[in-house]
Amino acid sequence: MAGRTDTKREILDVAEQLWLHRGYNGFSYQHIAKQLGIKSAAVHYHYPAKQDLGVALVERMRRRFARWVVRTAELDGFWPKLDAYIAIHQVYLDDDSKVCPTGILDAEFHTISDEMRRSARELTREMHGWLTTLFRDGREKGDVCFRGEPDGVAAVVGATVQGALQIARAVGRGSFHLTIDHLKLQLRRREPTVDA
Amino acid sequence: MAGRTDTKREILDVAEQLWLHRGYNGFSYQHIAKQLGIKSAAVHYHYPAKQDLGVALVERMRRRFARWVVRTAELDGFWPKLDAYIAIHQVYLDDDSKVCPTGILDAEFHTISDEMRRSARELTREMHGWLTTLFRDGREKGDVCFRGEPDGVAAVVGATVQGALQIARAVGRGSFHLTIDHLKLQLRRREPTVDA
DNA sequence: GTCTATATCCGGATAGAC
DNA sequence: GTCTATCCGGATATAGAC
Repeated sequence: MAGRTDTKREILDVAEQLWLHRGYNGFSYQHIAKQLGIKSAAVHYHYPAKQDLGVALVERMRRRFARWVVRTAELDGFWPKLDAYIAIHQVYLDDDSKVCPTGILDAEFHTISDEMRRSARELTREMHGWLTTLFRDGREKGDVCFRGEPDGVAAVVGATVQGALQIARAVGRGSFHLTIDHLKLQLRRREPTVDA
Repeated sequence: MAGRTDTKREILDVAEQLWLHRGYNGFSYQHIAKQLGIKSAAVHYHYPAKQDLGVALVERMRRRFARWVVRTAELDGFWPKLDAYIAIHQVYLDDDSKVCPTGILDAEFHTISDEMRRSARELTREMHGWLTTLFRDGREKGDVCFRGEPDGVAAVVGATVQGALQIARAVGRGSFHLTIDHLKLQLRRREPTVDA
């Protein structure tokens, strides 16, 4: 009805909203069904067990990130790329105060299936790998300044963005922007002048 | 039996372990009762509703942090204090890969009671306030070097530690240490020499 | 303060009709 | 592919005995 041609995909879309908003243990097939105007048994037809749905959610995130990486390759230089990475998260924040996939996966890590955990681990590694390359290239070109190794700063940035997104839920969105602004400030190329 | 003199406190202790390990929506009164060798009805006697228990958990964390602040005041200088802050989180990591209270509260924020949310907000502000003072004083004494405002760097550090703790669940403890090492590296006092 | 017993509800899941 | 009907188990919670 109403032109539904791909229920399976719509289920995934609704589930994703609920997932990033309330967590994996915070939504049920009933929630999904109600939003789509179908019965929960219909959801089970497409995803027999909830963990099937869970794995599908994470796997789709991985594919989406992989496509994003390809698109983002066309951006020129360190800062536009870092901004693009941050923008992904900014969208979550603005979309009803959601958190990023890894943020929710990590928090509920000990309650999800092995397969979801494996996917979560892969997604985390893929994101960290991208950031590492970003910092390695950025340093080579002199666009960014940092001490230590690229994978170390990449870990800092990844953790900061994930953490900032969550903390903004408790204390407000301003907190996210404050955090991101200062994160970028610490990474700015060092000017020849001495700072305070 | 076995010398239990304060069941209410023991309940809180067990609940805290479960909470930081599996999340608020990831444990039940049955789990608590089984671990203590009592029935879930007995747990309800001490904490009638689960949200009473939830609020008690967060409030105790706030009191604990307040006491920690007093104790830590005796530490001398910026770095020992920052290390003490990190050590709190290191303990969570080593204790069966738990996360910090705010990390789990933020992730499940949209599923908890108003009162838990209020407490969570207060705890977050208290921790951020402490970090802000730390950076303000540290800068004045020249122990630490950063651009921007103390509350901004405090936000970065708070978010980084929280995020790093979570990410370590997915990819291993080494990730936490890598992150912390590089976080501290970026904050080191700037030497007169030029760096790469 | 803890127990047994019970009530209620909900989430996950399946069978079989349409 | 979606429905109705149903089952099971678990989680929250209360009443009343001990």
